[in-house]
Formats: sequence, C-alpha cells, structure tokens
Amino acid sequence: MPELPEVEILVRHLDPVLRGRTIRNVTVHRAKSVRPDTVRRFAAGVAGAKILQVRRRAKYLLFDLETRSNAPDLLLGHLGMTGRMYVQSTRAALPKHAAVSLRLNRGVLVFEDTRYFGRMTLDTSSLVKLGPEPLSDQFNGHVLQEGLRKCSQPIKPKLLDQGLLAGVGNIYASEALWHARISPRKLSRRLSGTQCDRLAECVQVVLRKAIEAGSTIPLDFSGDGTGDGLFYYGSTSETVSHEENLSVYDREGEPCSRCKGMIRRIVQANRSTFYCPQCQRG
DNA sequence: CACCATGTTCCTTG
DNA sequence: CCAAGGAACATGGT
Repeated sequence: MPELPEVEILVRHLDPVLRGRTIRNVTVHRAKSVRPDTVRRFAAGVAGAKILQVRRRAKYLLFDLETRSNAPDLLLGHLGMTGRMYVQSTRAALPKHAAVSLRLNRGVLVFEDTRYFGRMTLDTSSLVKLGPEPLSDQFNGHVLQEGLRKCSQPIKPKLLDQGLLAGVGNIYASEALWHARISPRKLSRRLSGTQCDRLAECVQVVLRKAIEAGSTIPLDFSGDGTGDGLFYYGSTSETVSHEENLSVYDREGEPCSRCKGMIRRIVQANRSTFYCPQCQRG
C-alpha cells in the first residue's frame, strides 16, 4: 500500500466513512503495533473517542479525535510496508494479521498488517522530524537545493530521507528521477539549480499522477461477501496501476520507453533503484 | 534454500 | 556531534 499517493487515496476513502463515528471498543492484537504506547494507554486513550476527521501528513494517517479534556486528541497511523485499513461489518471475521481493531458505533475499523512494521499510536513525536509536503507550496526546487547543499549521498537514497521532503518512497524516488533525467547515483550536492527545479517538479507530477490513477480504481467491496455497504477496502488492485503507470520501477531488463536503453537495477543504501543509464546521466 | 519486497529505526562506522 | 551504511523488524511470494 504505502507511499504518499496510496495513503492519500486511503484517507479520501476513510474520511467520509469515519467522520463523526465514535470508537466504542479497542482491541490490540499485536502490542508492538501501538508502540511506543502501551496497550493499556492506547486503549484508554482511544476508547470512547469520536473521530472528527481523517487527514494525511507524509505517509501518516492522522485521526483527529474528540476526547475527554487533557487526553491526546491526535491518533496517528502508519502502514509500514504491508499495512491496510478498512471498515468492515461487526460480524465479519478479522484477517489473519489483524494488528488493531476499533469497533465503531457502526462497523469495525480494521488495521491489518502482515509484517507488523506499521503503527497505530497516540505518540506523535515522529511528525516533528518531517520535511515539507511535496505537494504543498512549501516545497519547490529552491527548497530542494537548500536541503541537498551539504549532502554527500547519491540523490536517490537522499530522496527517501523524510526530513528532506516527506512522503516519497522507493517506487516514486526512482520514477521521479527518470522523469527528471537525472542519474540516481548523482551526488546530491552536485545537482544544479536547474536540475533541482526539474526534480522538484517531477516529484510533484509523479505523485499527482499516482493519486489521480488511484482515484479511478474502484473500491473493493468484496470483503467477506455480507455486502451491507460498509466495506471500504484499501485498494487490492494497486498492481494494476503499477504495471500501467511506472516507467522504470521493477522493470529491470526492459527497454526504456524514452531512449531504448536497457533499464538497470542497482542497490543503494540497501534498497533497489531502477533507472535508465542512457537517458539518466550524471 | 535463496533472494526479494511500497518503511522506519537503531547501531556501527568513519 | 554528524552523516552514511547496514542490519533488524516479520511474513510471504517467487
């Protein structure tokens, strides 16, 4: 599920469904999924709260809560690598890897997370280290250049630094660089002003396009087949948008659609990078 | 069995 | 102290 566009799509689905609902009951199936909260503190803080709004910041879901005074009023969700969130019927069985489930006045908000790298927590400290939202006017080529000025890392792994800009992940980092025709191995501080402008622009275009593509994917109401209209599944069908819309990610050995070069896979900072050595130069 | 996976954080190294 | 690299986290797919 999880880069900025996928989280954005999920938030757009969840907000109208959850807005105004009250959390009647809290079950933490995996204690580590609410870290650094304890199960006790999390349950006490969330039970009885009313969800006022669901928003996004970077790859985080923000649930604004109305709670008793002095209680934390912001619940934070992060999908990690494999997290999903959806509302299902109270009668439906929980998935094998349910991490947290919140029973509402109607339906259950399920946080499912196969690898348990994700979070649902009242601790919001991770938000303070985040850089600008790439789709806001707080982000542009100049801001990017400033952030890269003293950086000796190659540009691609640097794009994953959430303190530089917040929300780009491994897929869209490779994609943005391809669109900007910049080598992922280029030293960050060596990007020219023009390149920074172009890269900032391409980051925005790639993210916007992905959100647009995700918006056209129909919701998956399949759930468990009880079909009472409650089901909002986080898209199961992102593979569709992958194959259709990605230019280099996971396309090692395929020809570049722009120059007929051969797309390569390399490893940087322990993660895969995909690029076209022909049209992405130093 | 080996290697790969949309992310973050911690530990080590330089 | 800082930046960068690597591993850990946990499970499943190929």
